[in-house]
Amino acid sequence: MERDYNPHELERAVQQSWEAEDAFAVGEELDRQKFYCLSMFPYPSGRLHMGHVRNYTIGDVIARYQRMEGYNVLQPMGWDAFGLPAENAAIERGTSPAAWTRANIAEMKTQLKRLGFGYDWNRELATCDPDYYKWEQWVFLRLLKEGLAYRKKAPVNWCPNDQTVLANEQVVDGACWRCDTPVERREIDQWFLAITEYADELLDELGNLAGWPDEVRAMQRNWIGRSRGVQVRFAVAGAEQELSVFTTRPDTLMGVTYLAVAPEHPLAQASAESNADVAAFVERMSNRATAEGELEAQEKEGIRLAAEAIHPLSGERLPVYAANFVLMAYGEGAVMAVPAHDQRDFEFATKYDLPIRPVVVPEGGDLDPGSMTEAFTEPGVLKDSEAFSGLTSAGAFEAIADKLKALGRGERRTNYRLRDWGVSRQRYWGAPIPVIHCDACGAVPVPEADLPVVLPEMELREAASPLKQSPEFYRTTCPECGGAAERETDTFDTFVESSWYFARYTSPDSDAAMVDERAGYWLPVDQYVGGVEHAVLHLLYARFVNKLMRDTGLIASDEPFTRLLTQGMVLYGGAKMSKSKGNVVDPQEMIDRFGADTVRLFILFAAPPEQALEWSDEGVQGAHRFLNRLWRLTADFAEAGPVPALPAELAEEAADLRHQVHALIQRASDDVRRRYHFNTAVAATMEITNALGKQVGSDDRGMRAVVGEGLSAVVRLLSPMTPHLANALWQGLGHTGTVEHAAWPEPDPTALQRESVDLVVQVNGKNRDEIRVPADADEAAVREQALTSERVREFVGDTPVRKVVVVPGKLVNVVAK
RNA sequence: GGGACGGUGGCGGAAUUGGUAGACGCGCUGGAUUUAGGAUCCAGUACCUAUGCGUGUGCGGGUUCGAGUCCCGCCCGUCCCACCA
Repeated sequence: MERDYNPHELERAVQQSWEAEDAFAVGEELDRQKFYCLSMFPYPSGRLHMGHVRNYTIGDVIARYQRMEGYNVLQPMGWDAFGLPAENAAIERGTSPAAWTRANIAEMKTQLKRLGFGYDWNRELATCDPDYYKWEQWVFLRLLKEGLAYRKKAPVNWCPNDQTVLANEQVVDGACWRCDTPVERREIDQWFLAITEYADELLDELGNLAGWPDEVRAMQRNWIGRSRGVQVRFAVAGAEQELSVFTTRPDTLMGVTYLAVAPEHPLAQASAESNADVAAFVERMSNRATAEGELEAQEKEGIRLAAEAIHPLSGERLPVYAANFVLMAYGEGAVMAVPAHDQRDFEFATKYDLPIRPVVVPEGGDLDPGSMTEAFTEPGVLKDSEAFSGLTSAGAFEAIADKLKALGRGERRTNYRLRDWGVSRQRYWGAPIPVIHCDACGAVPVPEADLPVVLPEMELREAASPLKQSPEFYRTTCPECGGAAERETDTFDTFVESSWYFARYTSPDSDAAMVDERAGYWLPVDQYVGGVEHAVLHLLYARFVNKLMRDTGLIASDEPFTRLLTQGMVLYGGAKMSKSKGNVVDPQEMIDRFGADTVRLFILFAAPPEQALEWSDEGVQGAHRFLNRLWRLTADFAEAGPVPALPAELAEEAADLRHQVHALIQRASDDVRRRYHFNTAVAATMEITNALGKQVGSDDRGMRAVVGEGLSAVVRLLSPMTPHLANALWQGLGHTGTVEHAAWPEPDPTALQRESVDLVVQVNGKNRDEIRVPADADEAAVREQALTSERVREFVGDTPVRKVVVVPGKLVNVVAK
């Protein structure tokens, strides 16, 4: 082999051989265990950034490792190709989103190949391809039929900058998740997917996702926000309409002293028509800030409405307020206010001088409304609550719920924070929603035979969708009555495409169905890798669509991703890399300087995958130095001749080295296999290399055999991380076949055995000496030897020894005090 | 306000089940080699009032023969959610 490590030439050659052999193409082999390793596919924004490189390096290491363990490994790659940045770029450059996207895909694909990722490119897909989104349109038609997709006029989050609607999940702190523009509320006809139908399953199954980070499960649980309570209907004096509220605390019902509705609530709106003060309040509240922090700081504010509600049990007349702290979007948009037991109600009551009536008190205690400074929100025991007095909160919950039901004034109900998923986007660069609007027949599904509804390729001049000005696209005839009709010009939210791509990779060329029987072999994904920023968007939608596909009979698995690894951010100079901060490190520049292996190795070594990674120019140098050293060492070793076989007996020095090497192999394997702690696995390979380096010049046959064996192990341990270098060194060491087909190294149990071990000896918990004892020495012998140690006798002195603790293989603690 | 995760040398980080704190790397110091620089190699590198029964994992307590790790009470940081009834 060559004496000098020349990464660029080497990497090019190895990549060419992979390409020539189609080395990462896989098919279904029913007699082999499969492993499906998937990294979140990129949006083709132009060039790879360091976050991509980290994501895909982690995924590639896992895929290559599993392959060495003998699994039939699928690792595909594709493009999340629809989306707004393409439109913005197209407007700026006077081109079409399609052309811009295709150019970016070509560029980024070259970069991915340059990094040496082992993808099965035969399965590549782009979501903007009609062969892909055809099936999304198809499944949408199925959902329409089942009532799981529906259209309704709804108040929506509207981003004035992007000129489109946003799903709830896409509003961050009251602003657009993409461009940070504050969102406005609008009433628009929208298509929805009934994700709330699956809320319980999505929530309950989080408990089974043992391979997911707790963090992500907690976020999804939080987002779905299930709460059990009672819907209570209050009669309104002199009106037929009832006032419906949702409460999780029916036990506090007898403490209700007023009701409050959202400013957008019909009752408030109706009142505004006849009362100028209410109208002014409602108007002012419609512009209220929705950003976080402001909301918290916002003082409780309200206005009394003319209506009076009637307490369902006591018959008492209760004032009704429109109040800023009540949200129209949650529950019924109205609350029963119990100032004694809810902090918001308490603050409002204090401000407007409304009565505070404690009905749930601490066991054995009491509450004085006159001196309360905050609400008592704990469960307790009921008082002043007619027949319910004396019950516990839990008991009263049931008793009062039963009573309300008997009176026809309420039912138990489960409420969710999760809302149905609005998927209509008023933009061009997306998959057309396959619906035709007919004046006579209404919204009519496009017949299956007419799919796909192809998005025409167009140039863009302004933010508005050109589809709406394109009669060639929207003019059509009604599939039902044959009359003139218009196509839906809205497109799907791009999160729809990314909700099922993992399944399409299994059957990328299927033109008869969304997926075929091959999905049964590969799904679910065994390991998914991506950024934590998708914890509630993509990962929740994908779980939902997976269940839709299951219930359509397309796939069998309940969940799409068995294990999930969320990698940390890449920082530079202590901050997240971003163009605005000017602290971006371009991966391409790093590859050009050091080669792909060095970049991959540094990323893996600098931090465990789920933690933030601080980019360090010196650290990259260090990684490069290590690869250089390993290369030279292997070249020196190989130059001296072939590797001799291990003799039956090794001299002590060689045996010690072999022991050390095998112990490190064991550690590195455990780090990769069980813990995905690639940073410590790399550290172990460095330790092995350092140890071998001292003996590389030895001409002792036994020592040479140990060094040769050790180098072969290091090369295989490193091969998922630095595959090009490993490929060359493997050949340099004289192995036949490529390292990609080699087996993962296993420690030799006989090498791990020792005749004697060194134990630390402590006196009163402080290290005082070290003794060497036979590995099979019993406790009494170890104890004896420790007590006769001179250092121990010195520290113990005349103090009687109270106890001797022996931890086999580790230490002895002599307790004398 | 609720939740999750974290706080260890000059820096990134290691310590997996309560058992030698600081692996590995960076940086730094000294030396070798070199015309020089760089590269490479060797040695050292937690701290200190250092001839030590010394101190040390954010702070204060506790359990234990033994605590970075477990328990109680605080402080600080990052992320997520948030007038959710």
